[in-house]
Amino acid sequence: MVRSPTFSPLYQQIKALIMQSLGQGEWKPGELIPSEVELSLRFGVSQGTVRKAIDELSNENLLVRRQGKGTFVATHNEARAHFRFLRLVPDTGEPKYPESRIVEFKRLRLPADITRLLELKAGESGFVISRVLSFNAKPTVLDEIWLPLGPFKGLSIEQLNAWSGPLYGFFESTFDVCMVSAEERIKAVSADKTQADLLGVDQGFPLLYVERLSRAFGDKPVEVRRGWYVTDNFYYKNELS
Amino acid sequence: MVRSPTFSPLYQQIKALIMQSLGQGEWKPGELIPSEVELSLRFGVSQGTVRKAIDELSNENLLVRRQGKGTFVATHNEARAHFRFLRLVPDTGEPKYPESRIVEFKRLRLPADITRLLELKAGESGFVISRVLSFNAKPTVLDEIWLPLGPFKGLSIEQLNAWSGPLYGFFESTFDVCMVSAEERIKAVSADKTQADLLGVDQGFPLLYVERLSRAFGDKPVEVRRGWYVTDNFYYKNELS
DNA sequence: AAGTGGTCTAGACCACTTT
DNA sequence: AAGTGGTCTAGACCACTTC
Repeated sequence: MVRSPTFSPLYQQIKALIMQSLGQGEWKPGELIPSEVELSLRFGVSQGTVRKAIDELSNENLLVRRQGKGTFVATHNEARAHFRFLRLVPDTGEPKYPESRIVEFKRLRLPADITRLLELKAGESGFVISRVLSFNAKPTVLDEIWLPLGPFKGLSIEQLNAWSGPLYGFFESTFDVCMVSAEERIKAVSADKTQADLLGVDQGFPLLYVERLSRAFGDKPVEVRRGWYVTDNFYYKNELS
Repeated sequence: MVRSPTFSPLYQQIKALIMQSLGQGEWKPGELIPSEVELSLRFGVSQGTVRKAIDELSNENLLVRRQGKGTFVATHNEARAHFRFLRLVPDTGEPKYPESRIVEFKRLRLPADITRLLELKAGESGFVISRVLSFNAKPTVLDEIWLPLGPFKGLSIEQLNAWSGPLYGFFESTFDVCMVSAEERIKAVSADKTQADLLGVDQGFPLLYVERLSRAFGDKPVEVRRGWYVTDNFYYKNELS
């Protein structure tokens, strides 16, 4: 009922409040959030206004509505989320989740291009993970994953090896870092010697190069990922509208 | 007020009716459609129900709302639509619309893979257009555009050469074919001799290969496009959420 | 001033899930 | 039966555009 001094619509303010609660961990991934009626009482607005806020958060994949049950915080540890950030599809047959093999794990001072993307000060420390993803034992993706130290304090290679499933599910369960959106920049490149060896192709083989900047709640950038994809039997799928 | 026998929500039925009017050309791209109040009277439902139908169509980029003015049919002949289906962005600097040069135009019997994608009978006729897109006189994209004969009857190379701007705008103005969605399959490949010559790169140079199936109203497939992109100074941009 | 889309409310009823 | 999200309505007022 009360108009805020910012003049943004009420439902946007409610949306911001809900996002704040999500970011502060009041409701964790996979959990049930309060019902629309409860939230409308808590915020002192009508149910319809809460509804519109939740509608948008649901469209942005932050929340998931289930009729009769309630509204849940989205999680990467669910079958339905497994292909949200993995757009690689086999030319024939169904999408399948790959196996992961960690090639390298290091703590180090991050290079300048990474700190710039992650909005850190030059020279700050972090981690880099190299891994190979394989479909049916066929190496297909070489990933280089750059992380800032802060949110991932205590990350170890033992943890990584013990985890099977989406890395974003691991980040969410272990570090309360929930990936919410990402921007990808895609190019075609030639495989260098190292890449060719790890992926089992010839040097110079054309690879799909995918550079991703991922963001957590509050649009905070928390991961830079560089992927090299072998696309003779797979393709990157994108829907336009 | 009246429940249809299909049991789909009212606003979905209204949405379908509006899409039907769009598909039949009752309202053309760029035109103003009737106001929400008018539509609610016409369909015998409340304004809120019409509103929800238009909300979805607006999210799907079929309609554009403008406060105080009304709701308009989306068009490709507008600056805001120019980069909806062109995701190529320069590494540095602002997106810019390319110049197009037609390399080849032919009427022919379509190959089997094209007729299958376009859901035509084997051996049906159509057109193929080859063109090169250049940014600041630098050839960057080689496109091969396959069209069915039916919707594009009368298409000629003179028309194509006379048109500057997005091809989808031309299709919309000249043939009432409005592209509404598309699915892209992206790979990395090596340039063959022909492609290398047209794009001014060496044979074997890595190219981004983009195969697109575009659909008009009613999800009717009406174009297959194969593009080879030079990505040493450009990237394909994609947002995930 | 009149017309448009945008927001907000209150209340009714439906469909689904759980108890 | 009770609680949840999903749909639909009717009416009020706001913000923007045009006349």
